[in-house]
Amino acid sequence: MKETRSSSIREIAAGLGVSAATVSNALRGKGRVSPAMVRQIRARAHELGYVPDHAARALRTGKSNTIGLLVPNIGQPLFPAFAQAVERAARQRGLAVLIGDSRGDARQQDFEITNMIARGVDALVVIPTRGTTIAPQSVPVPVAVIDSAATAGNVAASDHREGGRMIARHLIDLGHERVLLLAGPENSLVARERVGGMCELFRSAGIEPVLKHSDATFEAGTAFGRALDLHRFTACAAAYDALAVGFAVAARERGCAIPEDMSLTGFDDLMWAQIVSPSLTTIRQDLQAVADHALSFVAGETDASRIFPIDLVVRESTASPPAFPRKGGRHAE
Amino acid sequence: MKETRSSSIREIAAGLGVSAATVSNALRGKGRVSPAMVRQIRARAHELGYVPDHAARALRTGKSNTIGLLVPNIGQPLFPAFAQAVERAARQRGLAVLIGDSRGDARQQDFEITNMIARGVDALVVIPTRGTTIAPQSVPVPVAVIDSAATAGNVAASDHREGGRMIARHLIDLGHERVLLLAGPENSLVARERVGGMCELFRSAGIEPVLKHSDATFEAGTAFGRALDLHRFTACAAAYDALAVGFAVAARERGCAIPEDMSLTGFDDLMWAQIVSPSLTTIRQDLQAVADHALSFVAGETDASRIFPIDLVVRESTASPPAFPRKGGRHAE
DNA sequence: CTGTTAGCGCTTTCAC
DNA sequence: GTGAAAGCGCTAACAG
Repeated sequence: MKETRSSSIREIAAGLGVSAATVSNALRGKGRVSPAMVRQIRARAHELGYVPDHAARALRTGKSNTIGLLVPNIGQPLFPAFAQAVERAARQRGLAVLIGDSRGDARQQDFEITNMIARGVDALVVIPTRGTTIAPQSVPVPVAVIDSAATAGNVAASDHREGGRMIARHLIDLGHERVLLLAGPENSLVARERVGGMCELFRSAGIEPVLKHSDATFEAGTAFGRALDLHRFTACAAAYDALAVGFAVAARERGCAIPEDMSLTGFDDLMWAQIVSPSLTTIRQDLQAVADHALSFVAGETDASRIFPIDLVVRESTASPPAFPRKGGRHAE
Repeated sequence: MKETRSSSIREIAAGLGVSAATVSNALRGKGRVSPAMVRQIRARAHELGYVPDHAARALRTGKSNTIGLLVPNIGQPLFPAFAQAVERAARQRGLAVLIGDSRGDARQQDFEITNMIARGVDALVVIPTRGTTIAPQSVPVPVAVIDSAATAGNVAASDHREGGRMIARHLIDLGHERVLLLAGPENSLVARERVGGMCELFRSAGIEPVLKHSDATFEAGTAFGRALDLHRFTACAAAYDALAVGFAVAARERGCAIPEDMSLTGFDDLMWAQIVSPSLTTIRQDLQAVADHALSFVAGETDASRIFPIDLVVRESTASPPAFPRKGGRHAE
């Protein structure tokens, strides 16, 4: 088996007594070939199961119709959804996707970029590993960086800062004044935007949240939930759903009821947010829009950089604090 | 910008007054080139930032050092973990991964296969969309099919049937006799193995589980949890974590306590299983082992087909049924 | 309308 | 040890 060595353009040409160039033209509808000939050629090609050789075409034209997608860590729950969105956007344009995983390592990220360039990708879509930036000038193909509005050279991103504001506003409206902020990694630009947006509003409401930095993981959230004095806060706002969910699990272990004793918010709207009990109030991004724009950029259809709006999804994990007086006034403890 | 048109082998050759062939040999450590020359060439190549042109090499050698990975649906929670495992195994062998998503559609799957072949992948790793099979003979490159032991041409898989048995044994040992089995899609070979393993043991214990088929989704699980008469069962075994978790959410809504009123098991050990409350007793597969073997197969290092053992992970969602008499005897309702 | 020619950048005999 | 030559399969000019 495995003998279907696909036939070449020359084979078709020979069989029909025409030249390779004519076959090439006919097959791609370029050049000027008589309709009759085109039909004949197409038929014969189909019959021989002809499939154009990608490498040869790439070598000749310098285009591979392939893009590289570099994610920080495919294992983390948000990126697969994103990869899917990119894949979909790419397919629409007839592009294949070479996937690379930086594994949270800047050197690995550089290596992957070089590697993908060497493999002839026409463009790159990269979500930078946190703490790194990409210099598009240093890369010989178009690069769409997807990170945060604050990132230099960013091409597409969700409005993380506004998302942060929405969360804060929601919590403030509910009456929370003592808030714990699980801020995620200190060197992540996305986290910084999210947290920045939250702090902005909290402070303008006279609230100074307590910031805790960590990895954006379930485990880190659990650790905080176990270690912190939960009575000090009426709300916990996490910069990532994973943190929030981890925190929720630990809080429950300690008999802290959400949202009765403490409100909790996440960020990303992973499937996790719906699964956990109580379901999580969080922020949802439009990944497909971001991916579409990134592809549209690398395909040269636009050279604009865009920030996409984001939605607040209110679920069961947020409520007014325990003894919150419905209207005006203060109350001690 | 973007002018780093990487230099060719000829450029290096010209600069050093040697031939292209010598440069090629030197760079790859093949042929016989004097050590001194090798050093010179390497140095110059590095200095020029030379990167071999992948398309040219692929055209010449017929090998692209790229494999295609085809998954049924990247959006589903298990596949990203799997993709990561494959990516890792591929990288170890210097292979890049072209990713494709069949989106649950057999035609899309065929299209992707053809497409990947055309793109010159050296091999394919495919997890067939349910209800489909892959005929390796019809594909001109090595294909590692990852599905179930029962699939013709399967190359690597977890022992789903044994996993099913482990679940059933666990439930039987706990004393359950009235069990609901959320069996997943009827045409999925993997689901069939899992369910087959369970039924085998249940029946040999004189228990006839009630089977319900559906998609392997959270939503389907929720629907069952809402629609079924929960009092009829003391345990629910799901063929997928997603089903189990969906079921748990709906059961909780209806005031059914897990595991007090009903035990629940899943299959896959998604992160979900740890997040949900109570945490889910489930089966964990060794995805990395499966991926490694698949790569080892397509790389020609082995031609064996292997089935990998699977683990039972006991968590909080399973317990003895409500009024289970610890030793012997029966009891009326 | 169709054919001829000339490579894309690399590897691989084979001769020197 | 090193070089010359011959393509891999395709496409882009240009000529007929």
